Amino acid sequence: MATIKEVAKAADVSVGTVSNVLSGASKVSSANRERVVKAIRALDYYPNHAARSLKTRQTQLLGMVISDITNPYFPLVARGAEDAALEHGYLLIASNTDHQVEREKRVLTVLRNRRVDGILLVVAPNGGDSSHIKEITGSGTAIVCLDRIPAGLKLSSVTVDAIHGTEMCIRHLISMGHRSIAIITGNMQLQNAIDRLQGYRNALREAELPVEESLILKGDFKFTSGYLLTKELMLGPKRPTALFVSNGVMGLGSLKALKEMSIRCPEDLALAVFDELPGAGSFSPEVTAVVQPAYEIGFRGAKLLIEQIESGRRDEVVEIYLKSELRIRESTSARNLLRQMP
Amino acid sequence: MATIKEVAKAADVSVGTVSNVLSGASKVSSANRERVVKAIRALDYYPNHAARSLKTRQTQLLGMVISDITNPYFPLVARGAEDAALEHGYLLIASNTDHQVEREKRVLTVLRNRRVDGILLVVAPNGGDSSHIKEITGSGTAIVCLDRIPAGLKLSSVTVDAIHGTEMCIRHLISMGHRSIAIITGNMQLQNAIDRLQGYRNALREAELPVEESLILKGDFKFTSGYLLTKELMLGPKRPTALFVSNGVMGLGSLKALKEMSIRCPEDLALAVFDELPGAGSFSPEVTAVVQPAYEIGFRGAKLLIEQIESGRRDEVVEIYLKSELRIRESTSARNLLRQMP
DNA sequence: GTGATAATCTGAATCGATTCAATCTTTGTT
DNA sequence: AACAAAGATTGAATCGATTCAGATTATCAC
Repeated sequence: MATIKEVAKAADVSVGTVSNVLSGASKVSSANRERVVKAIRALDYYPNHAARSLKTRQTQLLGMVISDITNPYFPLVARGAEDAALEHGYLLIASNTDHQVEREKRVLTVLRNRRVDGILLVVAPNGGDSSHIKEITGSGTAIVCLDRIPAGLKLSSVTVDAIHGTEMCIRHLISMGHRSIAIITGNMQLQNAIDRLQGYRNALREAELPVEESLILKGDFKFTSGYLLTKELMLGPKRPTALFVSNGVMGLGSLKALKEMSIRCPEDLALAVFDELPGAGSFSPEVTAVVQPAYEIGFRGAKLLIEQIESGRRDEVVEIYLKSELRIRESTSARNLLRQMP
Repeated sequence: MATIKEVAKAADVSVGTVSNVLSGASKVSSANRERVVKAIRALDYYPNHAARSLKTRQTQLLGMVISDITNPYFPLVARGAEDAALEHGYLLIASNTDHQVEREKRVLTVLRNRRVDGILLVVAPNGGDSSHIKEITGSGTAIVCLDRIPAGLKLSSVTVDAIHGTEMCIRHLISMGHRSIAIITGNMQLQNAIDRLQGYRNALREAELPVEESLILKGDFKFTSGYLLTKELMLGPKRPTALFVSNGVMGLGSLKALKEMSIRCPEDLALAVFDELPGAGSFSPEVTAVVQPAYEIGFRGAKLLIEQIESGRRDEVVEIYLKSELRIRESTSARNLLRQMP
């Protein structure tokens, strides 16, 4: 593959001139420019990115660290981030942590060693110790957190107002006549899980309904916990009339459990979840959901990250809050109120 | 950040020696090795990847070109590929083409310019002109195709035996008593769409059933075509008793259409799809599916790609065929046979 | 102790871009 | 026509690794 020297020779100019037409800083005469362009085309020349990175200390690479692309919430986030990255000439490297800090550490180290210009990070639960993340920022790599912020660190972030979103949803359940509403929470080490529970509490308190601890089930954002906790709940002594599940995959677990127990939704139990479910609208029941603007989270996150990189303000803290939207569907429809009223 | 020179100075050895302990080729005395390791740790040194790439002409980067990560089939493929890549010290860059050749060209060019060592490619429909792909392989970048092979090119690939998978599924429908079975195909420029239709034809012929052209609807693998064609089909003069849909997202479209038209599944129409649907098992109806080993496609694909890169046999053609699996569920259950028999 | 041989170690050259001080051209003014 | 100022061009130095021919050191037999 041709090098810049060969191009320079072919166009009978210096490498400096070739570099100048490449970079667009246009202090090149049109005559020379033309000959260089022609030579580039003739030799099918493309600048070697490694050489460029070496000199400029920029890789035009972004890392994206998420828990699992297989969780239907993330593909949209990833897509948004990719689109924004590509628009600005960056490439995106995605890595999964499976919610494990150890994997997160490894992945962050790899990304740092590759000298990525910035990292989009969805933190894993880490028991309050975010030191490995701090280390990364310390080494000069820009970071923007998505969806959740790590305990004890001030970092730029794009998050959703989960408290408000959940409040809206619980209020809706209350307005439909429900008085006994359960919640399956996420991993309580994560800010977004805390927020969702907070929203739940707020809405109940606001309606002067008691918050019963037995209706608060601690999940971990994974399918199995949604499945098991729903069974536990519905086999327990106090069956609620409505259930709020703190994320999508646990919501799928809940539905599966209900199905197996032949508990009809919404007739026997109203269900609402945080996150849009995949295939919502195609299956039954259609599930009421607090929908995050997932694509936008990724897109804005990547954009913010790139801004911080290119402006050099790597450690300015910008926090972007996006709104979630309540989509009311048949899983919380009036069909089950008949049963509530004797 | 520290450089190899600084490490060498700190350990009082030459850069060559540092490089040798880094690369592990162990012709370094244990005394020196120890001092180097100590210096590396003390200086928090990590080799600069750009410099290394420049010299070795290897980036340890893999590209992955898919249509859309938002299509629920791809996250698993991506995850498999990522896992395999990471295992071998490679990083994965994913890019979406949205089924458009133009985007595919752009993305491939970017990846090539970055000198990625290899590319996992799910080709976009291209009207038979695969010259831009040929160009990439010509420039020395290894390519492994996933899921489908481009027209007129011999490339390494990991694909699923779609003909056989579809045959199994149609046979199953026939065995359930169906005699009028429709199909919504994918984009017929793509090999996998052709194969699925072929499987359909084979199974009907084998059972000596007529292949009615009016029951073959040409879709494009996208949600909307599944939705619209299902409506068209069910409003048409000849309603089939069963429908086979050639991929998952179109399947979701079909379900939505059926829902809107209050056509019950399976009572009024049996439905089977190629690809697992997201949330299968949690919703109703549970849909019979020809399930591809998506994770394995990605994993094996990346592994094969890396093998080809590292063995230097970039243009040896290896074709891996994986099997798909038929999961029979309620959407094709006997419940609807009652209506067929007068 | 000597010489031969094997095992280590060294450091200049290299990869292919960008940068910028120095040089050369062009343009404009009088 | 002469000169200054502005504009364009050049090319050596640089980024930070790897490589490998040659220098140095260690080992061993006798």
